[in-house]
Amino acid sequence: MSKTGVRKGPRRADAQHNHEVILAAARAAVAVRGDDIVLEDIARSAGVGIGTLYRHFPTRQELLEATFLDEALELRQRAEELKTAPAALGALIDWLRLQMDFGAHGRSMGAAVMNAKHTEGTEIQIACVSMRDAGAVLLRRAQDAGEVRPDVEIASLLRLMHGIVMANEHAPDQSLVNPMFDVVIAGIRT
Amino acid sequence: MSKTGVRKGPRRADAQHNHEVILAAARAAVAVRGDDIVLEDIARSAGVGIGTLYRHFPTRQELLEATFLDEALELRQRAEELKTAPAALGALIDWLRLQMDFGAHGRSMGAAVMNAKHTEGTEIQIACVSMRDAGAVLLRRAQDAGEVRPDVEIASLLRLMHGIVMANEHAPDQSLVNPMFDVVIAGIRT
DNA sequence: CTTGCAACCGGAGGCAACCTCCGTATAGTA
DNA sequence: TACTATACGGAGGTTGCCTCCGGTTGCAAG
Repeated sequence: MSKTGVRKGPRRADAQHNHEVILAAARAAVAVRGDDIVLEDIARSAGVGIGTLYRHFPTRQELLEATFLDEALELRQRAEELKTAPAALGALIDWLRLQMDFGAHGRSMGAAVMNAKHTEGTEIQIACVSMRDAGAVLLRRAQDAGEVRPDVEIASLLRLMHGIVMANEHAPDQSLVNPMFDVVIAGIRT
Repeated sequence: MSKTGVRKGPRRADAQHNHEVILAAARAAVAVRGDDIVLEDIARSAGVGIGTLYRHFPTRQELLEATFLDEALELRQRAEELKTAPAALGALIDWLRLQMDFGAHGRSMGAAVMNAKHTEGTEIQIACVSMRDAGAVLLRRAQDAGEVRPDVEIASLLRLMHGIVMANEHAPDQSLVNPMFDVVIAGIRT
């Protein structure tokens, strides 16, 4: 029931160290190649064996999620900061754009993470939920200010950002990203 | 310069037959499993060797595109029909929804196809362009009727449909599809 | 410092899917 | 019928995912 597969408690020093090194290597790789990273490459560039990588991150999915965790936390943080921005709608728009930028930078990393049916209580699941909740506050504020239609939901909005990133991910030109974003923004305005 | 890899001209009868059988098997598989079909399964279910499959469709991509070709043609056809529908905006909306339905049914088949940088003159490329052009007429008509903002482009719209499908593809629930679509429609209205 | 063992390491190897190569078979023609 | 361009098909090379288990080592107790 609580076998999460990866321990977070006190570990042997070498294990702790390897965990960090692997994660760093994974982040670097994801930043370049997106979610089609090659796990053996990461192990090699981290200077550990493939077996070690798999002990720390039993699944490709878990490794990707771990690299995404920081981003989720930062997006939550940004939302907190934007809560007090003068323009309610402007704050929401800025934050939604951040969603895309993060997603675009890490390629479809979000894809692997956001669509996964995370088991309740997972670290990544908690992070995603709290990020989304923070965004919901921004949305609500813009709605209360009468700038955004009241029937729009945060989940739809996030998934739309996600969709824009995905749809443009392998496209030769990125020139449609802004027009697509603009359509969505126009669509939530009152 | 004209080596397209797959001949379409006169072929031996057995080759012609195999081509059709493979394509039929591929279509059936794609309808079920989306774009993560297993080529050897398709060869087997078509009753041919894997080598034969690869001779007819040298690349996974080409096989997927071939299965998508029909849909592209049909979507073009539908656009032609809708040109004379009484409600200009309604016609556009109906057609955009068809885009999603086709994409959703064939899973992200569209993904593999629409984002690929097709070399000029490919059969699939021609089909995509003419489908898009037919949609552009619907869009223009709605714009001329003053129902859709004049600065919206058909390419953005298609890619948004594509993004909605992709973003929901592996999601456990499909309940966000309609809200997302509605936001986009609201976003193109005047 | 030494010892003992639980925790950890690492890579050989199994598996699955993609794709290629080439010896064999055959449709179509003279 | 005989000949050959065309086509067939599967063995096998390659890559990437993941597992298994013999060897190694941090570290705590004596």
